[in-house]
Amino acid sequence: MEITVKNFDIAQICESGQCFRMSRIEKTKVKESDELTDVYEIIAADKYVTATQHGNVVSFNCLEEDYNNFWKAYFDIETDYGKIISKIDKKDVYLCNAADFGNGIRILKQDLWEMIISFIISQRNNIKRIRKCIKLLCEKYGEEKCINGYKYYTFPTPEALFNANIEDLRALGLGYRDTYIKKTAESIYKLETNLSEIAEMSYLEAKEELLKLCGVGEKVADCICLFALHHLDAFPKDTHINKVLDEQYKQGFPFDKYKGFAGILQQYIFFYDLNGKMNNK
DNA sequence: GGCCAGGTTCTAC
DNA sequence: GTAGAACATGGC
Repeated sequence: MEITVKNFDIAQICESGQCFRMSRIEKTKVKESDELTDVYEIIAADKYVTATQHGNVVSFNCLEEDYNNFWKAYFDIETDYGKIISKIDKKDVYLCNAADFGNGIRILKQDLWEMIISFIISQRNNIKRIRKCIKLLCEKYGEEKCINGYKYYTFPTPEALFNANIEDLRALGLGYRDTYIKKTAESIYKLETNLSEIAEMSYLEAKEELLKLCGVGEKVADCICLFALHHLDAFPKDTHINKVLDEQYKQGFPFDKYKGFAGILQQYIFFYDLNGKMNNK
């Protein structure tokens, strides 16, 4: 399944820190080209696909039906990110540079439950280890599957993590977050927190509800709202963002100018601060 | 080998 | 409501 799309860069999305089960797995030779092309795998909840990209052409190794029913929305293909970038105040040089640097990033529509657990793990942690923890969690408590010759593990269900014993969780290297995970899995498995209701709520209602979960504070709740529920007003403030707000926006970030899409700008800033080479300060 | 990582909880005012 | 300590672990 092949699509043509602007403002889409699979490598940038992979390195953007919003998804932890997307990775470059191999290089392959495409028929009409001599050069080697990176192949990415994307695992989302219980789904799996591989993809390659040449310029604006992205090839998903799946049926058109799977693309239309799932991956199209997952990658937010129908949103015009170029239009959003064009709304940035041209006088804000830092933000323009950040958006230009990450102009292929998409805000993914990921699974709510998976984002809750993933961002609980993310706190006081580095991205490499976050990925590793989630991988181990899936291998131990998820279901093994195989598609097109690729083996993968689904994300564990709330039930599976509720039933996990704490020593086994600790053995995965989750650190002190293991008890947060177990408590949160319990609350969701027992429907004390109802995810399908949260999915229907407004940003602020959803955030308030997510904050009741153990291990979910302001920042993690905002990440969940942004990366699972696609509430684009969510603006997670982590160490990188706070540093940039301190250095570049001493009078405060102009949220009023960017109502309805500040979360996308947050992601450009985050990615720029994380991976940009020109941030010589 | 010490510092840091996409923070949150717990406790004490 | 807010300040400060405690929290597990590995990557660099």
